[in-house]
Amino acid sequence: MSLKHAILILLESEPGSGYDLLKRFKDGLGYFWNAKHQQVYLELKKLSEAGWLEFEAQAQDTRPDKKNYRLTPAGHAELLRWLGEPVQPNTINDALLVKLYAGAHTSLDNLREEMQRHVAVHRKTLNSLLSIERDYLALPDEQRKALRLPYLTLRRGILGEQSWLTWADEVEQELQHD
Amino acid sequence: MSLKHAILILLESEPGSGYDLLKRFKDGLGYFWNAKHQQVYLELKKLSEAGWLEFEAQAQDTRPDKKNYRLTPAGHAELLRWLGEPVQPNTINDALLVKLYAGAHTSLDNLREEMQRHVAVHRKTLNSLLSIERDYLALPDEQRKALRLPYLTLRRGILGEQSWLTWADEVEQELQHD
DNA sequence: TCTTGTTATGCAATTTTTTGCATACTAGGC
DNA sequence: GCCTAGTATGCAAAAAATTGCATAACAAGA
Repeated sequence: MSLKHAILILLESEPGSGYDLLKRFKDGLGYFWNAKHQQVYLELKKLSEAGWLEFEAQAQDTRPDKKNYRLTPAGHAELLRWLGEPVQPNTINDALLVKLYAGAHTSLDNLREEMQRHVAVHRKTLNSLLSIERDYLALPDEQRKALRLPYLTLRRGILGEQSWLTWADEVEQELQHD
Repeated sequence: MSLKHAILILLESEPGSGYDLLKRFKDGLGYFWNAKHQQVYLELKKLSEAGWLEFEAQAQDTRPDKKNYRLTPAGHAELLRWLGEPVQPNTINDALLVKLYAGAHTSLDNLREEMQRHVAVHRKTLNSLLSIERDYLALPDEQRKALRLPYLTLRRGILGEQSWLTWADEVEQELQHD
């Protein structure tokens, strides 16, 4: 799979521009999908050419034009088709672990600094996810119900980050001595 | 980063063939790096051409020839250079979460089946990691000490899988009703 | 005997992602 | 006045990863 269906789903739940999508990836969805702006814009173009998306250009006074994308019926059909297919489990390629694995060839200081950088990032992500969760939990019942599946993906992010930070504590302990 | 340095590190700790590397990725390291055989063989070729690896072909009677790779001094230097560089945090692209996020457009049965498939995979992975951990913990002190950094990466795998399964319970609960 | 799994490697084409470069205008802080 | 951050989009080239195809032989179980 690829960015394709992630985009279809985001635009299905709410139409928007490439820039909008990037913001959605950045604040809140980044724990399950990441993409650079170049890739998103290119993919939007391809999806339009394939007939799965359509857009209206919005002229703006002071800003560059904005292209507002939404699904076509064909795009919606493709989304449904994809949802019927099994998804293959995520593959993980984690460079930090590669570095730790080989850590015996470098200094403990180097490893500790590296870990600190990553801890800072993960803590920040966790805080932002927890703040989204608080907003969700404050919603009225009906809205909460409508969002319960996206909320489960948020839970994945939260549990994942907490688990990561627990692990980081173990690592810190171990890197104390020697 | 890429497969390059993962391969250098594995071969640094023990020389071997592409096939050997694939096995190492498969049983035990798969929780932090994944690669198909085509990619590994291609990368080995490139790394040899770059002068970071060298190999001896081992003729075998009944089997195809085996190429045994090991680091050259240049490869070792490159590894050290890379270890000094900061690693950027992992980006996650998780198709299962995309599907769940869009789950309102499909049936609960479909989602439950999908989850069950993934749960089975994660349970199996966890069991295999726990079994590696048992072996590690049974080692004499000295060997345990020598492997303490690789062991930390194993811990990441274990904590990560456990956290994943905890999340799966939450999801199962939620997918019970409606 | 037939099928499945394991050992062992590789090329070619395509898809996916990253990196580098490029434009252009606004608002706010120092 | 200058620097930074934000809004908004894109092309081109390179790197990384996947998919499809290909070979070749043995061992084990149904």
